[in-house]
Amino acid sequence: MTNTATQTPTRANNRIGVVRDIAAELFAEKGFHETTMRDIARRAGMLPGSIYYHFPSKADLLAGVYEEGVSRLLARIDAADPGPRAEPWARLEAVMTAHVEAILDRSAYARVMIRVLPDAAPGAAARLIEARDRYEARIAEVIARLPLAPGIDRRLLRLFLLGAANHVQVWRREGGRSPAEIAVALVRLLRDPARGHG
Amino acid sequence: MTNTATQTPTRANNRIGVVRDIAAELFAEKGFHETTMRDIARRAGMLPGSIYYHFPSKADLLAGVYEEGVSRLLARIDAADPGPRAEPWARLEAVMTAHVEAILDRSAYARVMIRVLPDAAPGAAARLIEARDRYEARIAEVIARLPLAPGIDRRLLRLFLLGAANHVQVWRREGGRSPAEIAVALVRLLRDPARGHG
DNA sequence: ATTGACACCAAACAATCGTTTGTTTAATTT
DNA sequence: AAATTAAACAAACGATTGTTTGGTGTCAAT
Repeated sequence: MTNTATQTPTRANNRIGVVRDIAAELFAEKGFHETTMRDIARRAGMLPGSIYYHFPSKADLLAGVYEEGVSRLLARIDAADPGPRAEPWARLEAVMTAHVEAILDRSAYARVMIRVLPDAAPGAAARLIEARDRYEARIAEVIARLPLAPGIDRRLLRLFLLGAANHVQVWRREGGRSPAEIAVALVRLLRDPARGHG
Repeated sequence: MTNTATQTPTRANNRIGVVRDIAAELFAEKGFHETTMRDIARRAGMLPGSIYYHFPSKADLLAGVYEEGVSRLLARIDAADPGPRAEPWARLEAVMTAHVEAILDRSAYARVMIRVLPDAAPGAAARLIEARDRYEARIAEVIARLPLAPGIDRRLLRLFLLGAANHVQVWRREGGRSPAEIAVALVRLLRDPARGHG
């Protein structure tokens, strides 16, 4: 079995991944409009026009990054999720830890989804929103299992939770608390009363 | 005292306010890089070059909007704040209500501060960060008075709170919950345990 | 009446943007 | 070996960007 030719190493579709990776990094670092096709091409070692062989437009490139980002983020969530039979709050803690770790990662895909709003590229906004919803539904699934006090709106809880978690990307500095510590503190703040004896 | 000339109604510095208001609206709606000097000039009924009589650059215009935004936001917070002698949680509720109302307002100044990140305009980033810090210090002041359970990090609490509150701008739709309802729900989530009998 | 700052206009500047076009090289298929 | 296709290059396109330059009418003070 020394046959190495059967795994279809067609030269196709390898640089397209490189281009998308680089676009993800630059979109995450600088934003969509602040990143030019020339920036991406330069880092990929190719010419600006060559990108258009792989992606029909800059907006489509962003959509591709977004959708790949959701897939990767969901994969990380799935890997961290202890499953519906685990204790619900511990489950949320595990999932949120994976989330915070992902958006602070050097892998840029998750960061793009938080930094770049759908209206940055009107031509691809629908695809971006759909991808985002697909992810939020996964989080909603975990929140649905939480035993909550009556009157607590689970949708509001989800939006607050994601808002607080995603904001970490803005204020977190190297050398501070670890992503896991941050996530745990956040979940604990919701689970246990923050109020002391007043 | 019918002297109306002492209040220096020199015709100067009236359109500069209009230009800044319009810039605030467009920056809030579309973002910094997505807004052109021509967009602003058109809405102000003047020519692009004329803006440079009032502001030396686009980045400086953004800084002006930012700083005016902080001033207005602080004014609203001050007006809503019942003061340090009020019950601390009620105080936070009042202040956060004012905050959420401001960032959903048609007045665009507060919205710019949340939508446009300092690194959008490197030339003015220092001024933007300074303005933002000035505001966050005001919130920290209110949080400092809260009676909290031991082990709760007040800085983390502040960052989570602002992250969750600012995220409202992304998901809130017309006709949904009122800003006040949202703010109250958010504070209550921190003050009271969300957890039910599990 | 003259002056001088003020607040703009008119027109252009160089640079950069996303994108298109025609061509070329190298790998694969026939 | 010939034909085909994938994946790029090379070079430009028109449009738009932030900004500059020089002129102009208007108003307040002299």
